Amino acid sequence: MTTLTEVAHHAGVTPATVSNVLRNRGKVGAATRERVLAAVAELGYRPNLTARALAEGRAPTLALMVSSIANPFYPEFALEAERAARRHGHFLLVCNTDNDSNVGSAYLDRIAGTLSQGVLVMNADLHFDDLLKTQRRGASVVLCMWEKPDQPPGLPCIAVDFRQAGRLAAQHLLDLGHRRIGAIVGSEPDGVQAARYVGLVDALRDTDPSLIATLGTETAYVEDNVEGGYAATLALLDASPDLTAIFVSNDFPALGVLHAAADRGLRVPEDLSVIGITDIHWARLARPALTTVAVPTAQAAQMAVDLVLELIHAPMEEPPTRIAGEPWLVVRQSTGPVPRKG
Amino acid sequence: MTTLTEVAHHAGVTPATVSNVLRNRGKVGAATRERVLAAVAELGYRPNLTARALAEGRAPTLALMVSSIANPFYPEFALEAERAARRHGHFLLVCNTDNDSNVGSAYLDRIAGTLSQGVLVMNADLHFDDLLKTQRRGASVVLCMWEKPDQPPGLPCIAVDFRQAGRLAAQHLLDLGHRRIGAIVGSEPDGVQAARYVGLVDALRDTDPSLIATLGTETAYVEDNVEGGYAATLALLDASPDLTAIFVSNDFPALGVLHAAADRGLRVPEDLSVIGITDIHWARLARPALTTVAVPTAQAAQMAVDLVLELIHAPMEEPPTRIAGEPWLVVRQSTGPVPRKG
DNA sequence: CTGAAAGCGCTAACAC
DNA sequence: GTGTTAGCGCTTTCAG
Repeated sequence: MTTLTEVAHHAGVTPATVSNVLRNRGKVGAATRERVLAAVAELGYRPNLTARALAEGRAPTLALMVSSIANPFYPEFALEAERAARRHGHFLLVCNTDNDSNVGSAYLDRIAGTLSQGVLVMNADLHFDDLLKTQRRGASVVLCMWEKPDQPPGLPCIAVDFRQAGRLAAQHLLDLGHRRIGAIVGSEPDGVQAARYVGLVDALRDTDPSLIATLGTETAYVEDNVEGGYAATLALLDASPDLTAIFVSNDFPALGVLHAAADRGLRVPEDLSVIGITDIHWARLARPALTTVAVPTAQAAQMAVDLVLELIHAPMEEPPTRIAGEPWLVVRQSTGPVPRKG
Repeated sequence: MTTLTEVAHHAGVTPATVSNVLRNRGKVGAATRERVLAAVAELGYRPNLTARALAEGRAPTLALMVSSIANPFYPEFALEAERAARRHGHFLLVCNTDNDSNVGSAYLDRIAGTLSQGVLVMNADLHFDDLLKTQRRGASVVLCMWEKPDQPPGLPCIAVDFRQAGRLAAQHLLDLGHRRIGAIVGSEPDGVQAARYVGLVDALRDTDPSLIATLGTETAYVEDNVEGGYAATLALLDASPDLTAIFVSNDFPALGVLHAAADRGLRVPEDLSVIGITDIHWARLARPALTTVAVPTAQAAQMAVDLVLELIHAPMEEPPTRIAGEPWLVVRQSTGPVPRKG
């Protein structure tokens, strides 16, 4: 590992000058610059980022906390976050909490403030207290794809209007004539995906308030995965066989709905319409391709990286909430007009 | 940010002693240890990992280079790698090369040897030269899930016997009576997935060498994605309508095969059997659930992390090649007996 | 058992 | 323009 000092010797200058050349700081004569650059090339010198980080008091890394990178949505976000970080000369540390808040705390404890100045937080199982503590220790924390733009959590966040996403999804179903709509929510009633459900209620109320009456009994709160959607669909269909559409708060469980429908011998969308939210990659790969409400993931990732870097650079008094672009409907094959009464 | 020195003052000792307490090095009296620990707790001290890394000459991070974390296979590997790294007190830097070898080179240039001592390399678009150069600069490089255990690349690697995986997949088809087998390979003929195809040829030869004659014309080399598999299937079926099974070198394109079959009105497995290789998560979620040959991804990830850490600790003369466990057949719904003529 | 001191490789004032 | 001088916060001999 050749060091700055070695390069300096080789070029017959001092370390400071080499540093200046490499970072385009201060004034350096053209001739010396040449010599330094030549020495750098000849020795194959690469700056030691750890030493630089220590001297500068900040490391060029961002930490991304997710509950499990195996959940298909996270990689899509991580990909964009990594690109954005890379554009800014930063590296991305991926921290899986493995759905365990202790792991999350431990990560925050170890990384924040030293190895990484900025922390991007997805729905990882983290206690708010830990995040605030992390902040106090000097790290910049940004919540990513916060689901409630209207309820800033007191922490900087990039919000996405998932309530609006829910509204759009429901409206699409209503526009197709559906009135017997079941709902599957991939979280607890007060959990992260609750706002999406509120959007459904909004749309129902706008169209025909009486539709809300039975909704409660035709709503299932499940784990945010394929199995959750599958089981809930079977139960919903058993209880209310006349449902013509299912609103699913997330694409992943929506895949389970598709499977359940197939196993029940129901054709989608002829017998049953299904709509999800998020538009993860495989939504277009499902059979039938899933109609869904897309959400600005890439944009949110970029905004999150931008914000955390701004925060590192210049802390702000009020924790800012920024809203990523609006969700939009993506019509594919899993939704169709309400079946005619047979 | 409270520092070691502050803790030392607070406890009435010197930094060296605090360091000894925290790392259980040297001898420290029980009483002083108590006082130090108390000071640490009271001040909420956390060691600065950057400073430690600089002093120790190595950072607690591992870099994972992948072409795109969005490819569904990588997250599965990354998840396990992150867990293994975490167990060893290391962090995982995820480096997307975005299918661009320049990005890969740049990453290696910046990270290796300074921010991260160890580099795990998946099929990222990297030049071998860059890896060797990286190694020479003092980083430990490990190739992950190297596809040809019998051809060590001169770089440390964790190999998986994909040729055997190909053989198992083919044998399963042969056992079901299939003789008209098409093949779809997710790489160039000499590309990364070639060994899997060799496994197919092995099995064919063992069963009936004459089967190999037409194989060449019934093999498609495609991009390793759904679209690749889809298009290839259509072409293959057009050229050879009597195919009763398709061997696909990877699960991702196999999904495309399933779609193409459906669009052609072929039932899987009644009319056409399809088998993939890898057993990525969605293989079980496909409709019909994909029969495939599973590969020891989790084990490979762990072994890779172990190896790279060993290498960091004690460089070895001969680049070791270690073989992760054997692939195994996972029978699901996409394969069945050869259809009866007529 | 504990303290003093040097140094990891780089940056950043400030002198010359 | 370029060199000098201090550190950044921690680890690690080596004394005491």
